[in-house]
Amino acid sequence: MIFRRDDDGTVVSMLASAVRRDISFGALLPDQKLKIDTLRQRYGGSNHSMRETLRLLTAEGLVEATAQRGFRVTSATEDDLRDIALVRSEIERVALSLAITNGDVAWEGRVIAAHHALQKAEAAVANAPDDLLAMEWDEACRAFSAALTDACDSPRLVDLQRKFFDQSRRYRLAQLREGQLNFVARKQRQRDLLDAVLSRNTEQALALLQVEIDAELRPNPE
Amino acid sequence: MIFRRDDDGTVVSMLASAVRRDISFGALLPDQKLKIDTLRQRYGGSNHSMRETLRLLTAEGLVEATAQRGFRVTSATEDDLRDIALVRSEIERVALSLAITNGDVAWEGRVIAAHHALQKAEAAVANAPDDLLAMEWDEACRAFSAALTDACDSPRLVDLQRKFFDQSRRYRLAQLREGQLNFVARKQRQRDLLDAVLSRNTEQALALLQVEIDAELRPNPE
DNA sequence: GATACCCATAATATCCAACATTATTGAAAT
DNA sequence: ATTTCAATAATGTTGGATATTATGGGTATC
Repeated sequence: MIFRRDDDGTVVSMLASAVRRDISFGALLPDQKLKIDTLRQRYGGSNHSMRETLRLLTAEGLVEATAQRGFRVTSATEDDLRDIALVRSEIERVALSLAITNGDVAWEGRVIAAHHALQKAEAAVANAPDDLLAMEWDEACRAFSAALTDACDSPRLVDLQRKFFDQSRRYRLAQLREGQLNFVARKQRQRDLLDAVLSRNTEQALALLQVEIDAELRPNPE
Repeated sequence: MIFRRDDDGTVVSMLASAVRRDISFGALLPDQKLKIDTLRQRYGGSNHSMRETLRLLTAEGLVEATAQRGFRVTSATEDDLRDIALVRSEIERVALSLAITNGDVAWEGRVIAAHHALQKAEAAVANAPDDLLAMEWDEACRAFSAALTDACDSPRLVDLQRKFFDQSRRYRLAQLREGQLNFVARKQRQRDLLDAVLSRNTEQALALLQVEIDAELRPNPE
């Protein structure tokens, strides 16, 4: 399994991973009603565990809760997409800027490693986009983005980066499925971004990051 | 009650409000263990309701959860304070910048009204700082800050603004209790900020906002 | 034919009680 | 003093039960 990130062994964590994955991959559609009993038949767990899970995902922004009316998958309109792109862009800009200031050599190493893994994953998924490769590719994207920002020395910024990346997953994977990704252009952009970061050119790095997020999340890219 | 913000009538919402208030006002101290049964005796509710409440507050950053080891009040070190101030500053800068671009006359009215209410509350709490006035003052601070940013047209930025303001509550109220607030300087800063916003001077407004948050959250202000 | 009202049904929110699993504590043995 | 191990406490999880609230459909009224 790829989505093992916060499986700390508890039932709620595992349920959350499963539901999160199914929302990201579109098995659970936007605005779909999430009835507790129905979900229990699918994923297991008690009614309370499932409630707790949905509340957790609500906090992450993947699920919406209305009092007395239960839970539903967060809708995914173009406005939502724009909003997520905006917040992600601002969060990652701040974090990357700080990381370039604070990051040491070990950080550079992590960035290079993540970039390398991402390149491999991109090449693989460009060839044969099956579900397993898509998951690994997505995880490589997340890892690269996280590596860029994790030297910012702000636990709350790191947390926000993760949270909003999770929210953007659905859109990115949908683009992959629909073949809307230009892998050649992506490779160049990632290379440029890496170079700017390693040469500690903050201004250029921020500009490239902005371009990257725009391209990744705008409806009509490249 | 002041903290009625998200009392939608459900038990969990009311529990959350109560615990949130007690954390903000220091009745529950940083790093204090939050045992489910103990909390139930104090606030009522079933074990599940209390668990759900704590999970909710965990998402808000006021409570920390560790698997198999329960919940505790989020610690409040100087590093945390700096981190919260950093994130709040960045979030509100972006939101205010957008609000100044997008805001209409009705927004200006809301900002003026919130500023007016804040002035009253500041004067009252400067005279006689009892707990009730402190709550009203704190709420006026929140309302002013929220009014400044609520025309940014980004639901997620608004949400983040609220969330990080909540996290900064404890520090602000502690400063009030310890008499570390310079109300004369605050009044001037708020006035300047209001003027910059109303005259749509984005650059100056952002600078003043930065000063305001720094002064409010730095350990040794003015 | 459309609207308002009411009831049966379904779903949610909550609670109580119990059990399994995991931490913590404190005493005994080395 | 340190380690080991059992007793205790706390957490995580489950099942079932109940009150409250939404939902859908039918009937009466205009």
